[in-house]
Amino acid sequence: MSTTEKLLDAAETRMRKGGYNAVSFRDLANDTNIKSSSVHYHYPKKEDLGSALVERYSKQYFDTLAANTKTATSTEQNLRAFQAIIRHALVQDDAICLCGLLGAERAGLPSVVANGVQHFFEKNIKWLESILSENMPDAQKTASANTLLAGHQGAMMLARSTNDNKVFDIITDQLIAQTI
Amino acid sequence: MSTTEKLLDAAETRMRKGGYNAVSFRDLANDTNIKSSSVHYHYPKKEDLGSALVERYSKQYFDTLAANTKTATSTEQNLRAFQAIIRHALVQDDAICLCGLLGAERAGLPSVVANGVQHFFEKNIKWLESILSENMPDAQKTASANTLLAGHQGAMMLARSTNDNKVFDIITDQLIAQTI
DNA sequence: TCCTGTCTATCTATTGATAGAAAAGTAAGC
DNA sequence: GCTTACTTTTCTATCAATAGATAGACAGGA
Repeated sequence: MSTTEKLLDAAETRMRKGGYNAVSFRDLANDTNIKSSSVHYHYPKKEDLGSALVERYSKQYFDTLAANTKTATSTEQNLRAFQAIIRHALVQDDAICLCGLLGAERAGLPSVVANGVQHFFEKNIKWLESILSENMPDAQKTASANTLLAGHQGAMMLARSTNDNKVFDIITDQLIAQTI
Repeated sequence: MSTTEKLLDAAETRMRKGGYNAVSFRDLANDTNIKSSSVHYHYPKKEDLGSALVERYSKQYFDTLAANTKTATSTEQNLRAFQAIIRHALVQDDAICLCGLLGAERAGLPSVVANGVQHFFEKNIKWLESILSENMPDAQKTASANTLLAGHQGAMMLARSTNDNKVFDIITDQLIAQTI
């Protein structure tokens, strides 16, 4: 694995736990067994690192979404794939969505990072609108897409806050049932 | 206004923008025109400050909720008050919920602060369950309460992330319509 | 006289960041 | 195969700024 990938892995793990300011160059250097000055070689400024991380996260997320909905033929199948991907990120990594956390911290982020987060959410909305029933009026599509996205992100936050992943399933099952 | 109140005000403003690590003793000292050592006099450790802030925030939140639902006679009236309080926090303060942000950062917080956040959300769930229709089965109450809370918190995050408060109204209107 | 609150002064640790040397790898020419 | 030249990567060493935190002096009111 390349050094940049190792750095992004370490940064993602740390950032998804404590946020943007919980990641330092020295932490990443220790995690990857190099010196902090070498981290700066790959990512001169912290916002370069943050921006690259959001880009990679977003790409992986939508690649997985595309792969896991390749054979989906209904809104419900698409939504179940959406739910499962987010659930996996919560349970497997024991952390919330990178962009969910950075979105909450938005006002304290470098603008290049904040823009990446905004783009991630806009793509999410577009995808959700695209898989909702064609019978649904556009305004209703927008509302449902936003509700599903906010609900899934909020569900992750709530599950971690109360230390109970069951609430994620309860919430997202209900959201999907209310949509289809 | 007392110094501790001024300090908590300054801390709340900063923390609700950038998170726990975006607040420093020197920032608060400058905001309140005292020295950082004097801040330590009132809150010896940062976790004391964080904990006191979450306590005050939670108290104000539930006090307002109680006051604004005093004459409410239906689930819808209660939910509209709930929605309005959160909306006010988003629009007026141009920031998301303190506990929503700290909940996202939970893994990086001192445990005393994380516990305060958890308690805040548990109280929210209990209140929401208490105002839902008595005809509703308990399991359904729990699901709806969690969905409403996660949805409102996620809606704040999404509104700030996309720089568009309209999505808050769209999401929360839909959530309430789906519940009553 | 005591208590509350603020001050000056200072400490250690950590932060993001940089300059420049050294090493490791790559490719071309002989 | 060996040497030279160049590029990429990592290193040592260091910087100024900021972090949370503490000791002890000083001021003012009860």
